[in-house]
Amino acid sequence: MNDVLVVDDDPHLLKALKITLHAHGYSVVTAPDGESALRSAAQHPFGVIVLDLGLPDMDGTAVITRLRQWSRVPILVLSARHGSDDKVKALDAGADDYVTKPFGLDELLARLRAVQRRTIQGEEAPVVTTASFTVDLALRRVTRNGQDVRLTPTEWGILELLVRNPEKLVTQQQLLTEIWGAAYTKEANYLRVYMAQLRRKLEPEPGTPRHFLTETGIGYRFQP
Amino acid sequence: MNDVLVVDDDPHLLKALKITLHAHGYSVVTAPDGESALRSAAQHPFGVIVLDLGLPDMDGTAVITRLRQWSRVPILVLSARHGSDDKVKALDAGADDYVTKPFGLDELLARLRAVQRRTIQGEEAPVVTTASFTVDLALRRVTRNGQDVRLTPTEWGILELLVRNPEKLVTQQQLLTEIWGAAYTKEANYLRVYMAQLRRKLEPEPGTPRHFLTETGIGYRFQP
DNA sequence: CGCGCACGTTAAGATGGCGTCAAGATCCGC
DNA sequence: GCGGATCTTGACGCCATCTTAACGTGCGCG
Repeated sequence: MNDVLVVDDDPHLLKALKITLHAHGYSVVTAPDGESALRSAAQHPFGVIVLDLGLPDMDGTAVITRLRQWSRVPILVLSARHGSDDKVKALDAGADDYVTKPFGLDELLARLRAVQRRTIQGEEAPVVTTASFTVDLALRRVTRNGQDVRLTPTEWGILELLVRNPEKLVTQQQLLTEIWGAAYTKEANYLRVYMAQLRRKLEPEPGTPRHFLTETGIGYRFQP
Repeated sequence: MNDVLVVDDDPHLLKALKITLHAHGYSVVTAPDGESALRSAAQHPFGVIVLDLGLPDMDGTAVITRLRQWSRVPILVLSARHGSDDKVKALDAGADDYVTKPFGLDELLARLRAVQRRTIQGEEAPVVTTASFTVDLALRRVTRNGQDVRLTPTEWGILELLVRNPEKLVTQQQLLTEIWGAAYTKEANYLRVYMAQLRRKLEPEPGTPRHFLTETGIGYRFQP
């Protein structure tokens, strides 16, 4: 879990952080705005997310709120502002810690370690088991009858979002915006195709699903 | 919050109500017209407001509208007229319930308690339970005798609106505009069809409903 | 006493969403 | 640049849901 997602609209800072973090053993992915950050986070599990509050497309706290709907990944917030208002808002939304720009790299690295240490301890095993398959969210692996099941990235995204909200009705809008982005809210077609594939790979009887239930006109529900 | 503001232009009724309510543990403030009522409400927080629609200086619904611009205090309306027109207007403006003059004190006291109970509970209750079914607003799920109940999107919309306002009289207009849109305020037919379906799915005896009560000519009320 | 209005109930037709399949288009690793 | 995996797109039949209309009932009012 040394994968870090860095979200900032300043390409120079992005590049500098990428180099520095890489030198300290982190594997770094970057995103320039909130949309792509959310998409990246949905498609790949990160050990920590470094998030600048001043993004071009959406408010930083909105990104945190959306992330927290399905993920508990530690979030370290960057902000240029000194006022404590947005700091409080970000922490309320679910951020774990806060660094004010300009910051020393030592401080950033220290807080990164602290944030990860804190969450590793308190974390329970993110493994979900049903009658017919098992999902290991940390290892990003699905097994069925002892066999690994191959899933495409998109299939993973959908499965992960549903499994992280067990029994909860996830709307088509939520799925489409989290996986494909806000511009795809009309493409309910995609969902039908991928839900069919997920069921074919995971359900004992794809024709009469037990774990991936359809709520017509609204969305889908995962039943462990 | 046992403070009550009673607004009426009849000094005898005012005095009688003051004595009766005081005897039942309420602390009563009175106002003879709309202006002074609004002033009182602004200066002192009341647990509930009892408002006569027939005031000398302004229309009762205007008082409700002005109050609702800044306060969510429960409002219980008194009306001398039998015509349901003004009642509907008052409820649409944001009143919580109404009592028709002449009324029994028992009824008034019962409705006062109900109106207050409603707002105390309604703060945050993602799960609402009745004798015959349970609604989980967060999971978007209804269970009855441990079994899931399948609801269509429209059925859920109506149920949610009613359940989020327990014991409150919700007008047909409110339901129609909220679920179908402002252009459908004439289609009271829809409500009858869907209320029948909700009762068939959720009431123990659909013929004599216990939880979804009809107020003829006005709207519906959810009784937990 | 009878008339009309509002409500409850039912059923049938219209509508639109869903599951399914397969053929391109596109991406990615080698 | 090539080949395979993955994603996008469109078409089709089926079914849940919505819409609409008709009929029976109870109640208030003239």
